[in-house]
Amino acid sequence: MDERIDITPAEWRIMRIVWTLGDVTSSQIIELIQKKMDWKPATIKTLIRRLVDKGALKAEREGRAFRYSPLIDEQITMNEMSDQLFSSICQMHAGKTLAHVINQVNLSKSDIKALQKLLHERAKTAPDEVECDCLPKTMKISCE
Amino acid sequence: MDERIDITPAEWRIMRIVWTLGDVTSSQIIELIQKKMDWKPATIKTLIRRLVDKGALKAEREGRAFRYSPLIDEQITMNEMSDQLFSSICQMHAGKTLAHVINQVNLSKSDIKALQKLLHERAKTAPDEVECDCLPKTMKISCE
DNA sequence: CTGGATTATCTACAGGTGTAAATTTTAAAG
DNA sequence: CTTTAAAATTTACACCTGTAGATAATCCAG
Repeated sequence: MDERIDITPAEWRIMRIVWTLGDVTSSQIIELIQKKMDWKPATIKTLIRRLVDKGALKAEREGRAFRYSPLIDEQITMNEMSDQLFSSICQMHAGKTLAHVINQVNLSKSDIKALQKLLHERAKTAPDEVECDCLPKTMKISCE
Repeated sequence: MDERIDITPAEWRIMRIVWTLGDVTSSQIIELIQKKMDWKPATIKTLIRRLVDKGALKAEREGRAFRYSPLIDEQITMNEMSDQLFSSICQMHAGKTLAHVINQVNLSKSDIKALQKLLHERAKTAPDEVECDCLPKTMKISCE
């Protein structure tokens, strides 16, 4: 359907605020962002405009200002980002990388429970090993 | 120690080949890359040079050509990439995102076992829930 | 209605990235 | 040694990104 919207790191900052609040004006965004980032208002406006342009934000006029709200879903967008990452690395190393991530992020008890369930299910059909996919298939060799 | 080397998606393609083979000439890289990507030799040379410039590859003259090998570690680099991703998303959603990733990637039995062990350990001290960290702390609100 | 204040839009610009042609260097072959 | 094929280096260029000043539009207060 819609043409894969790419959110840059700086834009991501904006999106997080809009996703969290659901509905904001640029001055709110500016105020919140400036508590963490040393960005000038004009900078933030530019980012907002680019997000509107690329269809990530909806802008509805309200008085002299606009009210911005997300047009794309947060979880879906995050999933797409992570797909991009994991599809660009060697699949043989995905497991190790996931382990690293698990060590880094905060997880709640229920998050953990969900992941455990997934893995339990997955274990039933998992292969003994995953091959390196960094070279063209005609010359796949053992990697590392 | 070393100043955080950033590898772009196109460069990543090159790195995977060098990591896998350990030691290659540009013509080998060109040949392998061209089986998957429609890139001109000059393009690939540019990417290689940029990687050498930024300290990701070592180049040792050998006859009229160079022999390239990695100066940075694959797993470490992948870890850094994923840290970048997960530190830019809302930590409250990290668990869901991880679940998505687990569903997408190939995992071997031993990968799964390792992840299960990690999670098991983690469960002991995990909080009941993880808060949204998208807004400045002074005004943290429930997110979603 | 008129001037501020507020907000949005336009313009800018350097550095990064994908992509590659043109040119130079260099080793190997005759 | 000279030609030439292979490889490297230089130059190019458009688009993306981070960053922001300058300018214009608009609403509210007087």
